Amino acid sequence: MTQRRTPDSARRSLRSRDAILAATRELIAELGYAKLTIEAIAARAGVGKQTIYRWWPSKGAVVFDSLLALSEDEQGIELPDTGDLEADLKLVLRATAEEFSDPAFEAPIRALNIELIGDPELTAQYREKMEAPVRAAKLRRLRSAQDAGQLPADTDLDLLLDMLYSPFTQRWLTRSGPLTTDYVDSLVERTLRAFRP
Amino acid sequence: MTQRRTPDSARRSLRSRDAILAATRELIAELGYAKLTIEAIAARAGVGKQTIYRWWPSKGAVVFDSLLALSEDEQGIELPDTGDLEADLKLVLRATAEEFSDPAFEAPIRALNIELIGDPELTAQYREKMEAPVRAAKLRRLRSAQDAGQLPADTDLDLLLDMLYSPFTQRWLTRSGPLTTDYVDSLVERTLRAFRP
DNA sequence: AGCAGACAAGACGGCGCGTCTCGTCCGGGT
DNA sequence: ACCCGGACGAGACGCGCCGTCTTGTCTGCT
Repeated sequence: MTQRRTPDSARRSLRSRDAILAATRELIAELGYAKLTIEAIAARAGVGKQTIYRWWPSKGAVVFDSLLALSEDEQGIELPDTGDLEADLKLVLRATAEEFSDPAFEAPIRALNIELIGDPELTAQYREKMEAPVRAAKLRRLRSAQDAGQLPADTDLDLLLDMLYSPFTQRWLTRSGPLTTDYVDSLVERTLRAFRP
Repeated sequence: MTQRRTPDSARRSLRSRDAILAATRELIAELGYAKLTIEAIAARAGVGKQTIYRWWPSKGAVVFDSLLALSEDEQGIELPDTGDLEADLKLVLRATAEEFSDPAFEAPIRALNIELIGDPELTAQYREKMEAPVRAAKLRRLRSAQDAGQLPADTDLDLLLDMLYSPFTQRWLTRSGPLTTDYVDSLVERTLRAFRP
């Protein structure tokens, strides 16, 4: 019963890996997620299909890694901390809104979300590798606000982040309206008011 | 240039239509959305594939109609109005949480959401035919609260609904945690606090 | 130097796609 | 009552992609 799985990662070709992830990103941007195929990725990357199937269990995993590779250099994220929580959060959400309105980001992020809705295992990886560092930075900023007395010490920070970011994300995903400055400002104001001491 | 499109809907077979929508619902529940195929729907419904392609432009449209057919009998929705907005909203969200934890609802609703993320046109139909009546009922309840002085007259009710339901929906879609009674209660309390006069 | 195995290329059978071609049946118009 | 157009069930068809397998080459540990 010698499993021929778990290939020897020490001999993995980094050149192929990078070419595959880059080709995946290009093709998502060009064709959209629905028309993305493994064969097209292999052809674009100049790689045998087997090399993809050897290292990734599903198309979703390739898409995930291709986006993960982009965010890997963003280490040590930190939110602004001027002492004014409301102003800082507005700044962050405005910047995020700008990012989300970039058409080049739209297709990949939608692709990722489609994949995550249908795949709990991939969601767990997403949470650990992509969301966790950002969430930790947000929590640090909120704890700093607690120390400054701008938020009660017993505030449920997870709920606060849910209430702050879910309407934002949901609005973008479902295209229920534009992420205007007014919208994110109102969101920040109302959310903080819900938790203000 | 005689377009052979727009078939004569007067001669459409209702028996076939109903069989197709029922088969679609069954197969989503059995196989999940990812493994749903038009051929399987046609076979299960005892119908030619052409009959599906004649009346629906995409698989997403079939899925959409199959779920729409379920909600069509729910006419004249009304939220409870005991005079206590907070209690009424908790009641509604607890009930909705219960619905969403029914495994039989999970697969179809995820299928619908995946379809909506990738298809703006379908999203518009969703908003008009499925979301609008429910949203109108929620707005009626909130206006009643305004009349009772429980909410300021100038409250942005759309934002309030966003802040109330987005964290709920997002938590379920991304499986970031269970929709417990405590969670929805906190959500209602905090949201109302953000808008309380 | 030798060898295991990762590699590029592509052949292969299978499946679902969307279109089409049958022959049947049904329903509205005359 | 009778047509006749068109919707119907059934399924054949070519196509594209799937995921696996084969071949011969190259590469990096031991």
